[in-house]
Amino acid sequence: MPELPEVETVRRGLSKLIVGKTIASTQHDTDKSFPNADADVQNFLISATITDIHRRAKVLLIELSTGYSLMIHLKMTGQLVYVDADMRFGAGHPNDSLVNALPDRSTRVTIVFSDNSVLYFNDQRKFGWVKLLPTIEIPNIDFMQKVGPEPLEADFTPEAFAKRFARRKKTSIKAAILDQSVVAGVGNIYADESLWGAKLHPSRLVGSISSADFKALYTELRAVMNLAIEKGGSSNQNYVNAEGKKGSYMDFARVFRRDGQACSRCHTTIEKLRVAGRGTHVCPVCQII
DNA sequence: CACTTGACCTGTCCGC
DNA sequence: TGCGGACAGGTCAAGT
Repeated sequence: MPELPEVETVRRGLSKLIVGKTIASTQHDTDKSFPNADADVQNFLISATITDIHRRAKVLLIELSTGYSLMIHLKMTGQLVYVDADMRFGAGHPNDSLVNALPDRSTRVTIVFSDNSVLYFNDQRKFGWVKLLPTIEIPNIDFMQKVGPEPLEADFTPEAFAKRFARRKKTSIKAAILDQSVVAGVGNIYADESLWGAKLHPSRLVGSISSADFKALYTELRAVMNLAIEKGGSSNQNYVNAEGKKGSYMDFARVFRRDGQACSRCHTTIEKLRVAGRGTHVCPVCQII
């Protein structure tokens, strides 16, 4: 599921809900969901207090008072849902079927706080994971060394953006913008949305793109991601925020999952194709190869 | 190196 | 109604 705007939405939600709480106990289903959950859990997770929550690319970092952090990747279908003690043991929320149903068969990791509230990590497809790592080592791990710049950072310029693509001249712009080492946090939805905004065909070769077009793509990518954060992300199926609620960006999407509908710019029917191995939505007239 | 493809999983939807 | 296949927000490890 989650791309940068969804993970950022979860981060903001969790910051309000769990910072300051103390972990009382945890459970997990398989080591795949919570690898290296060995003695470190007893020593650095149980009784730890949550001090802060960060995001880098599509990864969440829950910082603990013990000098360790929980590093979490939601991949395609991961969710982090907080349930307070009243919801668990009281009447529940009448209009909230997801939260009332937790834990369910997709629950992989359960973190119980000392006030009896809970954070559930659910993941239907089991691609996601939670890892417990020393906070100081996180900047040195492979992923953090390779991942590209945050596209919404204030000091990220269109020129810096264009330069990131220098290594990927012979591939499609869609493959390149999905590459996390080029730019952080872009996934299938916001790739298609920003390429439509910039009037670039997803199959267009990187080497053929002008600096003016890179600037347009930069502007569109930032606009689309900022709008998506404002709308709480995109929920096609699985994605929910930290309170189990869906995001509404899909109401504003211009091409993603709008194949068969009219392009809002030129009224041509939007098509779906396969680019870089991913389902790809495109206006065949506006977006020039 | 850069690039492409298949694998990892479960669930749902679509056509026969 | 059942069944097979394609597909789903993302990375990885292989292969060329």
